[in-house]
Amino acid sequence: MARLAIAIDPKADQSPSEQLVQQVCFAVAGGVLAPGERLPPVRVLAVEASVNPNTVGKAWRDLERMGVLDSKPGDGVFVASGAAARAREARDLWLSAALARWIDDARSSGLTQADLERCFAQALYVRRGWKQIGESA
Amino acid sequence: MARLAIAIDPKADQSPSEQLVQQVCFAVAGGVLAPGERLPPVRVLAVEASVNPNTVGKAWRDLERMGVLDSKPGDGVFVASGAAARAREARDLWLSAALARWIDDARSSGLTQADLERCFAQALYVRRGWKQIGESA
Amino acid sequence: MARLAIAIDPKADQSPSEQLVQQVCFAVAGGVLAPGERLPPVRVLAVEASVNPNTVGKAWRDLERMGVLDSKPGDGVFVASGAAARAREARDLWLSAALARWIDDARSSGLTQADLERCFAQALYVRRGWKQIGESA
Amino acid sequence: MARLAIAIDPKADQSPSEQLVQQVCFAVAGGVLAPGERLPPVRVLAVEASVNPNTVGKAWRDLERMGVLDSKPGDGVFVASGAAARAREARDLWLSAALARWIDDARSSGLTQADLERCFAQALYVRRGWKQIGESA
DNA sequence: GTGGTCTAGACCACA
DNA sequence: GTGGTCTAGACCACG
Repeated sequence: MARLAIAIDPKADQSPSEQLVQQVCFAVAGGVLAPGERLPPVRVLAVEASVNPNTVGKAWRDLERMGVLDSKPGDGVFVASGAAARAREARDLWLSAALARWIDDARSSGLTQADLERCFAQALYVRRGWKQIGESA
Repeated sequence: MARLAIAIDPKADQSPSEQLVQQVCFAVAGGVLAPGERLPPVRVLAVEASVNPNTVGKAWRDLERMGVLDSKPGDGVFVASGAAARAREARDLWLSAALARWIDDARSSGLTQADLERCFAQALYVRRGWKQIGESA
Repeated sequence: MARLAIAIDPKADQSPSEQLVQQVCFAVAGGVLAPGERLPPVRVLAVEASVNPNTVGKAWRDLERMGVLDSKPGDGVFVASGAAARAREARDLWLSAALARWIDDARSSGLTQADLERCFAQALYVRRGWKQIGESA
Repeated sequence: MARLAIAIDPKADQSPSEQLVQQVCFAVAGGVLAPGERLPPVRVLAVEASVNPNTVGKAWRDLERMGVLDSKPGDGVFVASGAAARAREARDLWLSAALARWIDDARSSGLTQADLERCFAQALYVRRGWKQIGESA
């Protein structure tokens, strides 16, 4: 539906293929990609994301194992039926794990809960105005 | 002063040496490690963290470049003078970047600000009771 | 373009990796290595220089931090754009520092300016005939 | 005679003990230290140079092997008779080797003879006014 | 095939 | 004993 926007940072901690997996997963969880929808051809996505087609292929394979994508050889790759629920689950798991790690890291440096709340509020404030995306999970 | 506790997860996204850098940096930022303080010998820390001495050495080199550590060959490695401010700066940068990424990821999945606040509040609640650590930065 | 010739002396004062850094830096500064150009694979250069691949990798990392090289994992390592100016700067710094040290050493031994000039002229004379290299920086 | 001034850079390419050897050698070659003259006690020199006494001891040992110093156990360390000539020889060898290396490095970067002469002249100019040391070799 | 990182073990020079 | 560097060999993930 809405355009799938992929952005890969080749020198992030996460490997490119993992970034792809996560981004597609989040898109499906958020309804940006609906079940049954066809994904762009591997080669197209590869140039868009400045990534090797093999890397896209690997991500597709991983997502198929997760039950988020459904590859129909000779036809294309589609969002699997029932993918939304699975993707939401994976996304929520990922988000809480990441947040937990973040909090633990901050804690290890002696920051108080108030420090963290201030930090969070500021980060939200800086990114305010994006509410219009809608679709709560 | 306070005991330096290093824990390395060899299969995390961050590489072991990066984890070391971050943990020492956070410890210095939080005052757990004070400027002038001597760190445990490389080989000792290596066995404690179950990593190779070379890996510790690499982290130390990076931290020395950041101005957080000061290595005196044949003597030991020490927290650099003025390290606290630099470490706090690096830590705050790291924390806001990580949080920004987290928020952007959540946003890309269509979560609302309210969703995020709920998620954050719950994560804090689950980890409540740790504020006795004190020492705000 | 011109062939990159690396020669490492394992028992010089400079460590092998530092020699690598300097030689590549000088080659880029002199235009022997042009921005965008691909360097030989690490393992190839390692055997050419009779050095361990890790040692080459270390030098490459340092040069990347200097903005002279640009490493693209899985692809290769390239001379960074804008590397020429940075390399020239580093080279000139290195050359004047080395010459300053040399002069100060000679001075500490009571040599006169005339002595130094004689010494310099003779050294140039012994190495005369190499100006056909051309290409002033 | 003139005060022996020792300055050690712990992170130079040359190791501290080699720097000591060279500086004493140059001092003897320049007549700052005359044959028969007694050197300061090891511990004194060690604190002056911010170096471990062992390091000074090693340098003394090397200089004794070179015939520049003469250690009289229980009495002290003295400049050996005939040391001046030997020291001058070593110094001249060292100076020409260092200059040769410098020229070759510059050459590898495509600098012309004129470039080098300009660089040398400038370096001398910056350090002008030190001629009063006298004592040509 | 390519670079990146880690493990393992050795050697050096300083403290 | 202490850090620094190198050699050697393995594994990973991308191209």
